[in-house]
Amino acid sequence: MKRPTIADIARRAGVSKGAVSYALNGQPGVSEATRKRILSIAQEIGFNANSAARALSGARARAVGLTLCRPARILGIEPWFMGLISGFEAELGARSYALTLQVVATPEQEVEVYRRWWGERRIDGVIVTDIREGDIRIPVLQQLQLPAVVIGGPGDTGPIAQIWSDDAGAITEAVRYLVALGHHRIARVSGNADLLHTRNRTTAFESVCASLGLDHALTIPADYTGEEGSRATRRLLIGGDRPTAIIYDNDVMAVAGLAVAQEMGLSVPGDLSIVAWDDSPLCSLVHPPLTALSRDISAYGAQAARELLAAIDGQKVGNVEAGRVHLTPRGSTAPPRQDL
Amino acid sequence: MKRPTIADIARRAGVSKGAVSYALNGQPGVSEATRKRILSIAQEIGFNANSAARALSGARARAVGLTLCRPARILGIEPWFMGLISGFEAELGARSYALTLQVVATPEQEVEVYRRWWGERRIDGVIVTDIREGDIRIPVLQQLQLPAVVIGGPGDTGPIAQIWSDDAGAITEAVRYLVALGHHRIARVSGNADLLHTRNRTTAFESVCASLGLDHALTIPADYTGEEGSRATRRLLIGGDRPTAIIYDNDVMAVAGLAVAQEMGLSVPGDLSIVAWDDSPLCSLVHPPLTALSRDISAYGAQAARELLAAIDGQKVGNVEAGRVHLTPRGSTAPPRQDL
DNA sequence: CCACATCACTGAACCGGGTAAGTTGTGGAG
DNA sequence: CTCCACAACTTACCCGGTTCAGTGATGTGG
Repeated sequence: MKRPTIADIARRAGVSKGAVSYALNGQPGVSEATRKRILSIAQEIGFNANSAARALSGARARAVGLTLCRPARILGIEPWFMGLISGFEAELGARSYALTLQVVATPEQEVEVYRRWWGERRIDGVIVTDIREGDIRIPVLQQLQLPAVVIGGPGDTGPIAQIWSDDAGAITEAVRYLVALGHHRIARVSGNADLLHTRNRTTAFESVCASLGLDHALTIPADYTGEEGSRATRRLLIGGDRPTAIIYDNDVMAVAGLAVAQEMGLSVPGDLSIVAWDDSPLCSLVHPPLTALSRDISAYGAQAARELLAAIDGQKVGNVEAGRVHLTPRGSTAPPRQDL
Repeated sequence: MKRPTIADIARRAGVSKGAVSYALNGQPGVSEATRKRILSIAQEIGFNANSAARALSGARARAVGLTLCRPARILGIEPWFMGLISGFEAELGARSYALTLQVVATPEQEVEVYRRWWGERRIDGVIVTDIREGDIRIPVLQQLQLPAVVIGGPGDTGPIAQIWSDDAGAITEAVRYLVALGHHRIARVSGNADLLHTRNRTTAFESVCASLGLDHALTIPADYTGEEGSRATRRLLIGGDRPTAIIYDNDVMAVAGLAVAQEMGLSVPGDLSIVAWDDSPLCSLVHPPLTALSRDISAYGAQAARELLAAIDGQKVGNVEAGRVHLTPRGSTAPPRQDL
């Protein structure tokens, strides 16, 4: 069953290939009557333009790329990426762009994938996540002149578009809230320390704690996995001067922390308050449900996709702040018990 | 910065385009010396064959498609899909096939996407998940002659390759284990009732319970989300003759069930044993860690990708059983208390 | 009534690889 | 010395859209 081409349409309509191309693309150069006839034939025989042929002449692949550089076991459980992907899709689907995905192990591999994709003209642009201080991908993207949008930051990405959320404001809000509840000893379990947004959060956390006169502003570095989250929590809760509240950099570590508290016989929120970053269904799933810093991840992804499509279209795009992060109080935070 | 083509290589090597093509593809027709020279020039200028041009002549897009038909909020939290995707990647990456993704809302939209992708020659085959009884996608795939692999089942997919895991055996093992611990009242909270593997599991569950003389083999239908998991669990635990053990069709609902038990003041595993399906990090994250029916999802995905690539290569592929599912006992299962 | 613009289209080149068919040049057999 | 086989190429066309430079027909203003 051969798939139909514009030549087939041209033959049936009794016109040339060129006329069919004009008609299908809404270009001037054909009469309304002919255009209608061509469109109805295309409809009838189920015509879809060969994307390869189109890309070959038009130089647009109508696809964007995304690499995921996290171990499989954390990718699976982190709602973040899938939320982001759904957001992309909403925009890309509407413009019938495809999303091409690749899971990689290292930033070096990501660079390789970018080079290959771009060299193959497989994609028109990429969405870059998990950026680091002095990320090796940035200069490569610039050198290749590959349209891109960086998610995360804010940080220095040169001329490359960037979209970020106000993590500093969010963590400030969370700390203020805990202090208002009466907490003095607040700790934080962070994600990978080399990621830019982790650094931004750490800096902001330390500065707000200092400004509020809290001297126990300890950040324990972890890596977003449940195991590390448990380990860090145990370390915090074993100590003599243990915190009465912990802020986690993602929901997975927060859930792990809750389990550790339960396992150690501490009640949440009685003995320990917990705040999760990135509100996902996971936070409402456990008992007690977790207070979280919420943002609309899907909308974040959609906005990133829009920026990227604009960049591909050659429009000037810059540094955009995504929708606000806000605190969603649930059952895992309360005033600390008096004797603590 | 124009991206290099074989014509550039040909010019620099002083040969024709044809010779370059033969050299790069390992075809006979060029001397070893020339081949080496051409390859080193290609290396030097960072040549990557334009995938569009290649697809246009060779008729292979070197990409496969995957549609995800679940609401975004469940996609994010379900480790299953990401596990599967990582598995695909392992195989696809090695053969430098790309994975193209689309999130859709309905099976009808999935069909549309298949038609478009195939019409556009954007992909060489698709991986089909979440099949239903009398799935509308199967006849369309056959009609389009689009190479495909169906994940899930076993069921009737006609000539289309299928890969499935022995869900019936797994649930039998879980029930036998619970009975051996002393449980008599075992319930199950299932995923979407219209999915084929849900039906297979339900049938197997009922049959093993009947054969072991358990008369309380109740399956409550849910939809894999935490909310439905909680709802179903509450319904089960409110009743007078409440079960002493519940088997959940996924990990998310199992975690939600655990939270409901805690919220109702029941101890797990003392008052209630819990078994989750699909062991993911989530199961080890909570307290107590959940006994689960484990399978290597990544390996499952990798095998599916291999089958699909074989089907694309025109090889005959059939009905394959994936690696075994096995029970991983953890802290959420124990003998029921004597008075229950 | 003619010059000129406009419309609706045709024909052909082009994108960048793949590949069948044709063309050299070389060496060995007869 | 000639003929032939074969390696090592070159040439030319194919894939299926896009696009630009024509072309003939029609309309229009002076």
